[in-house]
Amino acid sequence: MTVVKSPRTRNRRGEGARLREEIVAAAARLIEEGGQHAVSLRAIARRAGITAPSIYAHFEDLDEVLKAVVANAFEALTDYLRRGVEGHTDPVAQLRGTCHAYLAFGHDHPEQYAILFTRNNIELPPEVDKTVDDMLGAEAFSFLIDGIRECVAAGHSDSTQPQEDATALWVALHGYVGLRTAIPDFPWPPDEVVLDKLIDRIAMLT
Amino acid sequence: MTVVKSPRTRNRRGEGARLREEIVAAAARLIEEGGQHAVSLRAIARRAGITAPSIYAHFEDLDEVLKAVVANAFEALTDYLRRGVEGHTDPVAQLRGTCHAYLAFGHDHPEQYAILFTRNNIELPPEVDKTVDDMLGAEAFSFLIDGIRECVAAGHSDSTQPQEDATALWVALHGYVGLRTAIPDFPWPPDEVVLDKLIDRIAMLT
DNA sequence: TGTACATCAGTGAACGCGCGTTCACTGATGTAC
DNA sequence: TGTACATCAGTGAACGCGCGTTCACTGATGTAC
Repeated sequence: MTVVKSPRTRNRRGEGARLREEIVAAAARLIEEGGQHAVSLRAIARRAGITAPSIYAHFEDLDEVLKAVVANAFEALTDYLRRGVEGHTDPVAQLRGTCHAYLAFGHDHPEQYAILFTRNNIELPPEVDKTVDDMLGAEAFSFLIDGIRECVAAGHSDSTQPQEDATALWVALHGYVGLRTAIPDFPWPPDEVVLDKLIDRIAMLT
Repeated sequence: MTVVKSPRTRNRRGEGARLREEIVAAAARLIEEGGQHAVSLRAIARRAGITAPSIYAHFEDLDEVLKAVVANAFEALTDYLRRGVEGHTDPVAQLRGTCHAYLAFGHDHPEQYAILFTRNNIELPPEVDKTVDDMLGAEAFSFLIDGIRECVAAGHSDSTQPQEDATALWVALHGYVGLRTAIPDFPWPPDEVVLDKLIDRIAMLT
């Protein structure tokens, strides 16, 4: 096999930081295609069209690259959730929109979802792990808790413990994303059936 | 570092199959301790106190070992579920027992749980993957669907779609195991609060 | 009861591979004078 | 306007490591006669 090395046009001076983004994008693409086990410094380099040592100019090591990918995935999920609320004024529709958007992100980007919420998929230093997870948890979670609170305020939910119910709802959404991804051949009922059951009952919509 | 090789006492003739079990046990221990990424043929061999090529006498390759570990974990989960039902006569208590047992297994053996229900953690040939998952799904699932059906029959559940509701409940349980494992530092309410909310509402207990 | 021998359980050396990481380097780009 | 030079972005060779897998082998165990 002859590998044609299209010689990468080097970034101009002062624009070296552009390679940083290309590295993160390459890593994210590898993860989406083959899961986190398909990621290595050398694989990222190949994908980005550079040599492995070049990465060290922009990242301390592989973990730093993966942290950047996690941060990107975090923003992508938040965008999904934001768009899920957008356009709805009815609080019940907003809550449903949030939940459907959460699911849609998991469906569209299963591997990116996995690096966010699956333990040990990426090994970050403990304190970073916590911070990232806390951010993520807090962000995704605030959409749910606010959603339920507004339903209650509008008289459309009987929830008396919005925080606990939001936790339960998050748990259910996470489970749905995970199981549908892991066992696609299970005889799943249509999305609306399971998902709407979960939303209606856990958030106690009336 | 001086490694003292305690020379393994060889199995007697006709008992070579015992090593097979030791290999599976070693692999399971490695997974429990370090996740599936900690498993390699050589690591398993080290752990079992043998040399790597010895494994080939008992398994085709690494995947075959992992399939055996999956089968073991499947049996362990089923045992948990069976014990969760045992001793209860009230169908509601039986259903709760099943759900608590499911959670307990995930808590006691998070890595074994992960190889059962997390995609891509172990790469089995597609058809095997399906078979194992179907078995597992069917088995774990039958505990839930039977549990709900019996609650309905006893007049303790308003569920009109036991299969769909069992699916929703399984999803929620899976999510609970996964998120608690992945984000232990989240401000989790006590188990009873979230879990019982999920069971009561999804199974429509009265 | 003894002994030659086949079998069985497992060893140890070796291979090629991809990996992370280091190091000295190259050559285009921009800047000082 | 020209030129010498520092800097910057990235290369290419090399290292040691653990891996999966192969192969010829060893030596204890049981069996046939």
